[in-house]
Amino acid sequence: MKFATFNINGIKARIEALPRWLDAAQPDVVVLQEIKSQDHLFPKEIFEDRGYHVETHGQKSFNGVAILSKWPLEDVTRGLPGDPEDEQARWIEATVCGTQAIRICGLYLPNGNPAPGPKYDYKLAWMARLYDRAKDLMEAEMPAVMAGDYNIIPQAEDAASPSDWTHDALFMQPSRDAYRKIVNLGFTDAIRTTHFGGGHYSFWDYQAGAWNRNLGIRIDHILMTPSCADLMTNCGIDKNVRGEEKPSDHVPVWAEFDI
DNA sequence: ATGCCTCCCCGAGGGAGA
Repeated sequence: MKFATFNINGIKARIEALPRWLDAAQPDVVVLQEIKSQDHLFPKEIFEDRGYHVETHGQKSFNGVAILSKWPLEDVTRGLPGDPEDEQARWIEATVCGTQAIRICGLYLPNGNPAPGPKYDYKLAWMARLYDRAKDLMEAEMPAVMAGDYNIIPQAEDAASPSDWTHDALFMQPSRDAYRKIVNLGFTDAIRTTHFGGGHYSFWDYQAGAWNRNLGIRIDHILMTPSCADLMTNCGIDKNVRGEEKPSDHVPVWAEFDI
């Protein structure tokens, strides 16, 4: 099974680029972030015509996550547990029913800027709730993956110019500590099993020629429970997508599982 | 750089992103 995560920065703006990448990369399961669409306006047919089941958790204008899967999806849930008053659409999960069941969680973690401030407080509170969900997934029997736009630069080597990010919510110490605490429950970062050192980025800003100057950061991550990591056979970053016509500012990150 | 683009709302120009 080929699995991928992709922050598309608006389904309307990516109505050509997303199918183009799907047709080229042929993933079986994809979690999408920033669909920026309400559920009833999401163009499901484009993906159903390609053999995908489509589950969305959207809202108007902002955020929004989705799962595309060529295999049936069961037990779909929407919204990260822990705060019934949180109305931002940033979490969806489902069980992919293939030769072996695997729990797939798609997430769009809050950006948190400017920091400090209420948006940063929301980021850290959301990460505390993510920790609780991650702990439950780790203790469950089913292999599980939590993937998406974490809005976290885990290490200095994950930024082309780390000093630019010292006071940014993506790289500030409390952000990295909260992320590390989740990883330390026992998760494996897919990309770091095979890609070492610097230069492996998943986001390049639209501004100031960041792509042409390769001023990227790695903020889209695939975290796997141990039983899921045992099934991983290959992974990568589809960097070339950033240089194509009308791209998102993020690129797909993918992993293959022996399922 | 309280922002060099781009996206969304819609039909101007402001909020949000990272």
